[in-house]
Amino acid sequence: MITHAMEDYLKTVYLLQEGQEKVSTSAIAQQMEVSAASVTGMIRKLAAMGLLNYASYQGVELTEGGKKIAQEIIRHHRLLELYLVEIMGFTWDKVHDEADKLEHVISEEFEERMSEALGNPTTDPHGHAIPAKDGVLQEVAYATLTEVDVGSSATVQHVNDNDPEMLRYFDQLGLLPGAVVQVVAKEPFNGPLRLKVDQTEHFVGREVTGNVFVSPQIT
Amino acid sequence: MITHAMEDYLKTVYLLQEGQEKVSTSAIAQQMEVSAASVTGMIRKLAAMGLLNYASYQGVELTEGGKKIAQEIIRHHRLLELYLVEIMGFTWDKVHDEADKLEHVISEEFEERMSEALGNPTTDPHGHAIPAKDGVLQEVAYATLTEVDVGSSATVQHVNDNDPEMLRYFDQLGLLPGAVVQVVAKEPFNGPLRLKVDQTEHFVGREVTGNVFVSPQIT
DNA sequence: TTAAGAACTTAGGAATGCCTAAATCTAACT
DNA sequence: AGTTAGATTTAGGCATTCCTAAGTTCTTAA
Repeated sequence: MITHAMEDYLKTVYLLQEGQEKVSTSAIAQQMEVSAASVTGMIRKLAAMGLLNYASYQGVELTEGGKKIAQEIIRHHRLLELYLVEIMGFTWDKVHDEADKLEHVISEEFEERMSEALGNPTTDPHGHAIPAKDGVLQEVAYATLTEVDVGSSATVQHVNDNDPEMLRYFDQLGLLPGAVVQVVAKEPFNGPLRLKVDQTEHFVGREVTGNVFVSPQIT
Repeated sequence: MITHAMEDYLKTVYLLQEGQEKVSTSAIAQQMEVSAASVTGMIRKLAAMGLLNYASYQGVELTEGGKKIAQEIIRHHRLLELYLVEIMGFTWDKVHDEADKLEHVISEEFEERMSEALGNPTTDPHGHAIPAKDGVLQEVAYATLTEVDVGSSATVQHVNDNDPEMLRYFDQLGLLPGAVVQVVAKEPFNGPLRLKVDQTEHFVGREVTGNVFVSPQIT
């Protein structure tokens, strides 16, 4: 039997796995705010179930079976986020926590009815791709806004959704998926970036810009 | 901290308490499909938290605090059932199980947005009253259809919602909340009732009619 | 190449929530 | 009052999922 906790681990490994091959125990522990010892314990259980491959000290990799479950949960999460915003009228800063709880609990039918009500969407409110039913999620590894060269413009592709306060700040700045940003300047010593969004300039710290993922603007 | 299991116990005690003063351990165990020993263990914990009053072998009674939590969960459950039917297009036989899972997980905001979307309703799809926010639920103890005198008519007030198959049967018979039924005859030896619903006659077993609660028809 | 430090695992333990089996209590009938 | 059937509680266990502390392995840099 697969528990909610197991689903959470699989989801976390899946999302951390993007870009890398293997995911380390400590990366999982940090992401889930759990001790490394707890991660080791759970990983061994999931490996015994054939949901991931694991060799001591070598990191972890999902099997096809594990990926499938992770994708299912991520699909639930992102459909829920969009449903909460579009249909129920939630603001986008509140939907992450709600979706984290609901994602483990809804039925297949609930998932389907949400998807239909939303016109089978492909992107959630924060710009993340929604995996198709039984489909593969191929998330592109975008650069963060911090890495954009001074003078260049970029299009916001997605933003991290785990901090409600930061999401409200994004909203205020206009840093929404699809928005075009120009990096006017970067202050030294990890100072703020001077950004131009929608004709307005803002000075934004790097902790914030590191959570905004962009593609180079096609000029 | 109040867990999902505790919420389930409080809800069960609340619903069993209607009509009676005290609720027995075995009644709770039977309703929840759990051993009596487990019930005793949980009851002691809930009593220690001040959510119910309990003396060994004497049965159980919710305190005001316990009632409040139970009502909150029941409000969640019934709003969810109605939301699933009215807004998401579920059939009424499927919503009970879905609501049982979701009721422990949704936020206050989710509850409020559902209520608003439904126009602050007072009755769920099976005819049960939805407790008002922080309001008391006063469920009237209706008679079952089995108890109606031959020749009399009655109005369906609510039906039990735990058996999907029976709900589909109710649907087929037209035994929905609000419907008027006439008991044309009762076959002896716990035989079926001959019912007239919407001009059509049906022979319906007592296991079914015992799950339909009615008020006398005002003639 | 080795020794420190980081990363990881093992061991032992706590809380939750369920179980079965055994003991105890209540109530009802002789 | 004594017996007994049924209801209830106690005792002991198991699975889950987390923790801290201690030990092991890996990495890296002198």
